[in-house]
Amino acid sequence: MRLIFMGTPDFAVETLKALLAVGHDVVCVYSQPPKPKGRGLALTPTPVHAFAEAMGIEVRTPLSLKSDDEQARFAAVKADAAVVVAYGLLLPQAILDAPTHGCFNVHASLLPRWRGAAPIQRAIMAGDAESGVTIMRMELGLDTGPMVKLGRLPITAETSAATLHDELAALGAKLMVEALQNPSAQGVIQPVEGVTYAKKIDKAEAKIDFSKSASEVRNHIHGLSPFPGAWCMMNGARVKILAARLGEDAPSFACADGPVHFSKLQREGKGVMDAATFLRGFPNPVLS
RNA sequence: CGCGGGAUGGAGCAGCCCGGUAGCUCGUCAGGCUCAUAACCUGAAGGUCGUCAGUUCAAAUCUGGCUCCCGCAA
Repeated sequence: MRLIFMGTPDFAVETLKALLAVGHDVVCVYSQPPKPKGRGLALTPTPVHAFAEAMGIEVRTPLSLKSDDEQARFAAVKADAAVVVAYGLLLPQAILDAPTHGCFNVHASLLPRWRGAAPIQRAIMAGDAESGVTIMRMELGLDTGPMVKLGRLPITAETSAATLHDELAALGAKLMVEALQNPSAQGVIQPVEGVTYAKKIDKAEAKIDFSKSASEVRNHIHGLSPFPGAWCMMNGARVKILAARLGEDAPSFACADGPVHFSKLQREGKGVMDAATFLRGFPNPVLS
């Protein structure tokens, strides 16, 4: 099919790759404009932008799709369908209606739970036992469209945002390819029960709160691992915690209902280390 | 030029401010002890101190350039 792809982060790249791999004609790619990023504030194109460019696909980075001009440019592609994965812009009705079969979206949760910006992290932080991917037809509302495909994945005591992200990205890509085999499917309306919203992750909430229970602290750490990374102060140094489990192996720290063990740590300026390695150069860590 | 930390035997660190014999914890190897051990004891191997240049009688340590890694911020 003749497709428009719209996406921004790494998560979306997997789906774009899969579409190309099965031979779809991705005519052009929409992504967020490059922004100053990282040390030195260098202007950096988004992962989708960089990948599409490397594949020789036209990339468009409008700030908004509200103008008639942008909508006309979009319609002029005469696409059979548009595939949208974590694009970062709301799509006006004129855009949604332009492709013959409409717009399809990959969302990294079992809708209607965790609509919104950070479904992967929120699911882990909330202690959900299961996560998944939903393919839906897009509507004006935020992640409200009828569901075409669903894939489930368990969340375990070891699941981190990084591992779940990678698994869901792969699953989403696979399901989107399947969904496009039947582009006229209307899908199932989302239930009205069980709607929750996954608020964007705020840096301020990354600091570990030891007044919570050990499992809540563990979930908090895993949900934010590796980005932005849960952290706390130890002996006056900021230490990022990438993985944890319940128990009192060193180093461990008291939470409301028992100890939590930190198994992957990173001090400011240093690399990521396992607990034993960390303790060699940083003995007797005390919260401060 | 956004702010900042770091590069020292295989790993993690100290030493650097106040230049002058390379240290700690762990790992490795050999031996000992032990019913046994990731425990304990003894010994050994292993480092041009990221790189290039400068200052100096002498540089891991002072000065400047370069490369790479990371934290913050966005």
